[in-house]
Amino acid sequence: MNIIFPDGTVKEFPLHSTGKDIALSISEGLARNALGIIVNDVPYDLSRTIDRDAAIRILTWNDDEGKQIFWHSTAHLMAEALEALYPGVKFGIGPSIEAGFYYDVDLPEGIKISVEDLPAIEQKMKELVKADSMFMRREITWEDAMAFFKEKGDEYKLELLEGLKESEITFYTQGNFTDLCRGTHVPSTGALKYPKLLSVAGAYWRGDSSRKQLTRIYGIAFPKKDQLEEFITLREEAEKRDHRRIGKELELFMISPMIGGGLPIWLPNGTIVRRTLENFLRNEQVKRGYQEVITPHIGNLQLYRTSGHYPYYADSQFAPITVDDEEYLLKPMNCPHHHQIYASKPRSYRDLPVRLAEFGTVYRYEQSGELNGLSRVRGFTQDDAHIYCTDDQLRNEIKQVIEITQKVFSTFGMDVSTRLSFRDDNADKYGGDLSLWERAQKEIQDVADEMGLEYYIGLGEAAFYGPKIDFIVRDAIGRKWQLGTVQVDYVMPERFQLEYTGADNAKHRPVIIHRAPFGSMERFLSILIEHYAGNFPFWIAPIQLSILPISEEQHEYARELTVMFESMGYRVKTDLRNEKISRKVAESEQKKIPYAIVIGKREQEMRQVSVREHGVGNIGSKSLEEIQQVFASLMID
RNA sequence: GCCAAUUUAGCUCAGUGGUAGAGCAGCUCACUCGUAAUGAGCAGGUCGCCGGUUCAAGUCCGGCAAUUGGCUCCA
Repeated sequence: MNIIFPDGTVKEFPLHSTGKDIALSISEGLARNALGIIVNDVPYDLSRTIDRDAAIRILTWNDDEGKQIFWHSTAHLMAEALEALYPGVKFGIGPSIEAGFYYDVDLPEGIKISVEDLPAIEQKMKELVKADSMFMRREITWEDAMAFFKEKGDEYKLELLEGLKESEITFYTQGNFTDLCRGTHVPSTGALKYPKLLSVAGAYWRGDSSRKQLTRIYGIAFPKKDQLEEFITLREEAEKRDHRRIGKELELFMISPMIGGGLPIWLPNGTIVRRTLENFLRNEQVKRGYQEVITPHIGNLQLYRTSGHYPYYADSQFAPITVDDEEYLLKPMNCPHHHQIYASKPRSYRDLPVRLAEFGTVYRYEQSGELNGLSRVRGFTQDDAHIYCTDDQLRNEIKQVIEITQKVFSTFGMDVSTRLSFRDDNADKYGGDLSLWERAQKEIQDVADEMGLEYYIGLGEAAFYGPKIDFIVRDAIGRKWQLGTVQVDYVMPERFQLEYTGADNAKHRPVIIHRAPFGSMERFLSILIEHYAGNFPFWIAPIQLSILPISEEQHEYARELTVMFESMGYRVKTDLRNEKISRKVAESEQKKIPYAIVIGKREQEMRQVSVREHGVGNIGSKSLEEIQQVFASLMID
């Protein structure tokens, strides 16, 4: 048979050769490192025979598919260890994930696993690695498979099998452990040299909160020791960037149980950072014809009945407040308020687009287990705006809001992925006319294409009133969060009976764009803190420069410089304590202040400053004019 | 909300049933100093909250709360 390699070369192999044979024909090293083989786009075990001509690709650790095979095999390895240590354990599913794997297990009555038990399981896994058992694939009839798991009493596998009646069923066995599994697996457990179990969590069977909660164990594994060590180091580094930790160290924000979980308090330093970002966006919006408005924190419940948010989202709102027989809601979103502003006077097509912007604080009842630092909170401020425009203007307006969103992310150098969030087939989830939806989705995708955005489509991710473009970023430990969003809405204009008079003197419905480049100030700040690891650029830093006199003789010069920089609008901290200069420098560095201005006898006499850049070190002496120029160049206008 | 863990001084953390500890921060004193932490002293606690077991509880048991890692949900 002919085997076609990725580079296009064709080689003749005997019928029923295996992936291993093919790898060996190239080199022994490759055969040793190979984890699997892609045969005509289907992943095969290396030991599986190939029975006809095929295009192949050998997978190693350097391929993502190779890593998936490696981690999925490690999930089986862990399962074998669990079965040895906890006889009677039942298994749900155990897939590989982006970084590692997990297995959901149902432990025998009365047995619980916590992180403290992980080392023992890990130890057992290492023993099984040494045993170097082959992963053996076996095709089996559905009936035999059912019989096997009935005998074992594993109702989860039986349920999975119910869904596989029409498919080919395969079992994999390594050592004493047999699992229902599609594959693919590494040749033997000996390859899975450096496993590491990471955490334990509860996970509902099949993701359904009405069903039993299983124990999920997360882990990862590497072929080489230094890779595992590097992984552990990276995790430790990431923990140091955690915004909750840096937020405390730099006194940016706090959360007080006395005020309430998920209701963050902005401390003076954090307020500076947040206001600086708000002013940055405010300026950009003024340049683009936005008008800023302010609306109250609560609104009549009737407003949210009209919008359709209540009772649809009643579960995730704070309960209504009753006053004078009227019910009010802490506002879960700003849009209905803005719609009232639009509707407050007759609008002409000549007035459109109307762009109403507000840093509007909203309150949502998030489940207690979901709260997380600044990332997931119950009270947060959206950099919200609603653009009311004609159908003809829609395209340009979408373009402009994408552009302002990109401006935000590029200013901070953040990596974002872009998702077009469209509707799925479940019509109940959405409001409004299907044809309008299709038009809006097409409009969004066309603009995205036109602007050359790299995106993926998320079916079923749309809001109930329309499709969205969502901008998604990762935090320090790799979790994904949605930040900016752009949403097209044909439903609310209808519900609120919004109108404008057209050139034809007839009434028309505007279309609304909801947009928030930062998304939520709280969440954006959480990501920004981790992005910079607290080392904010000069224009954002809560304290921009410290002035550090070497001895008391320079205190007067220090005060003079303080007044000078403060009058120029810079945020200055002057350290007149009776401490050694190295101590003052150390503390300035720890507070991540971008510049330390050191002044001693020499600087005072020559009316200069010695400049130390945070994270860089001493960059030499400068005249007052020079340092002013440096600072001016670091500000964003 | 569910599963698991955690909660001790302002911060980071020791403390496995017998008189609550350390480092840093704070305060006082001395040192007047050239680019990442000068030294000495002092002060600081309802051991998350409520209840139980015990001669005795920070420690064991139960409940509650908050936080953390996940699950579910997310306009």
